[in-house]
Amino acid sequence: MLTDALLLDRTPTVPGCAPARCQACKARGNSLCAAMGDGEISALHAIGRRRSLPAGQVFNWAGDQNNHCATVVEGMLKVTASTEDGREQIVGLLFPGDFVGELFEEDATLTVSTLCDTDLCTYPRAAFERTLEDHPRMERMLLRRTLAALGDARSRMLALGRRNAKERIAGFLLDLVERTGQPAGNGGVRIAIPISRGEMADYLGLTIETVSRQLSQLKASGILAFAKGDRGCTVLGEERLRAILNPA
Amino acid sequence: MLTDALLLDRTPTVPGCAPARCQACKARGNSLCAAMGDGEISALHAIGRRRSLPAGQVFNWAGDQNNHCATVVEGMLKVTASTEDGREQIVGLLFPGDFVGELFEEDATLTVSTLCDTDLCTYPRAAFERTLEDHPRMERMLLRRTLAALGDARSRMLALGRRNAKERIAGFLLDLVERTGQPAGNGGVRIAIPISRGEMADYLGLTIETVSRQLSQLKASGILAFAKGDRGCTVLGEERLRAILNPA
DNA sequence: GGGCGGCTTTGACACCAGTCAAATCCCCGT
DNA sequence: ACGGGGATTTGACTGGTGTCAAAGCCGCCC
Repeated sequence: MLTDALLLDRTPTVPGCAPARCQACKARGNSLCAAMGDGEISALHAIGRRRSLPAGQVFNWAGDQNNHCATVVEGMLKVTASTEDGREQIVGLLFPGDFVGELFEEDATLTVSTLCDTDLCTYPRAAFERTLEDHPRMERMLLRRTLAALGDARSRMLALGRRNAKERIAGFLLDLVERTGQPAGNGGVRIAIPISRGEMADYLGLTIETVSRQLSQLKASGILAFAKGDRGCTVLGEERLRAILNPA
Repeated sequence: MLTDALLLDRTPTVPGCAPARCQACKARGNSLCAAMGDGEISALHAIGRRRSLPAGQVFNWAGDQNNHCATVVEGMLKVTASTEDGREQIVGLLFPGDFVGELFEEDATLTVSTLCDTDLCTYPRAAFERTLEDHPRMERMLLRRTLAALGDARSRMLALGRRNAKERIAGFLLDLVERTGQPAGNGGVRIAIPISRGEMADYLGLTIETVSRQLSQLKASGILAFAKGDRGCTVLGEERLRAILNPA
């Protein structure tokens, strides 16, 4: 298992000097690697292997052996939980720098798949866990990320359990504004909606139709304007969205 | 902040020998302390302070300064997220051995309160975080717990987003069977429902009335039998509950 | 350019769970 | 035993969201 990783993509490393692949990595600044010195990072590099996946590909199926984890270098993934009869809930979205995988579990309980063409730096899980033991700073970084993910999951539990459809949509759009919003000319904010209606529905615990209807209503009330031809839109009423999310 | 803890409850400690309070602690076996040797544990003991809270008391309010964390020694707590207009969602339940608190956050975003009389071993958050840095084994233990909590949160997101009322109730009862179930004479399993109908509703993202109606239906169909006088009940149809949770 | 197919929108309707209200149960103190 | 009060149960009704169905839109390939 480890051999694969060692045989492939072995950049010669000089102690104290980051491997070239890592130096050039777009995700290094905000991934687990960020906290590691050049010397430390070569330990990760030694077990890591680059992998590119096209859009819509599964990285790991729920129920399969949980042999790999990864860092997102570029692109996006979704983490999905499912009922036995096939209903789906997206329980997490992953962006560049995020860690991918369920550590310390023999079998995966969640399905991870790409939302667009995605580059990963993958590690055999067992080797990654061993590396973690030798690098407390990395472990600390992972702890912080895991705590952040837990906080996120909890705020989403509030949304799924207690907010209605319009509030969930408003909250999602405001999250996008925070993550990717760019000022647009007319005082609005330009955002890219990176997922399909169906994925929004799976993320928000709604149906496609409800998502579509709510977005249409926001458009009709002048809060949103949709761009032609892409998945972008402009938020014209950020404050009104906040008022929807937090009704009096 | 730290002074308080040091002044109070200072059991003399011999290096390499667990403090008496910790030796006798009911939670030691399955708390963060479990992985620590007697020598290490005195570091936690030095900053820890026992605290007893009656049922229904708030340990920490969302929005308040986040100055303390703790380990549950005995009893139960709930972790609650709220919308601005007062809707509530229980995002976690805490049992003996569990860790309490949001690390690395200046202000609390969640309210933690007791479900029954509860004993805690509390630590000033800053001191706890410093101790964590010096004790990688403890940090590793906390990482594992946090990952487990995240997995739990994600399976609850699936329930809140995609399961109907009956399925959520069935899942909750099966969780109780797994946690506290004792074989009952007639082939059933005896469980204690440790929370009120209102708290079940807040946990499951339902209303009190819906919870009550669903339980009544389960009783009517012979799957559940309620005990008189306490919150206990007997699960007579565990398999039928599983069938409800996972419909074909 | 035409047509196919997937994604999205819109409409009509059903139903599950929420709301409001009242009755019942039960714990507890007097 | 009696009475008060909170928790729980039950009933009647409403409404939001899901379901089913059809139409529209758009990219893409032939």
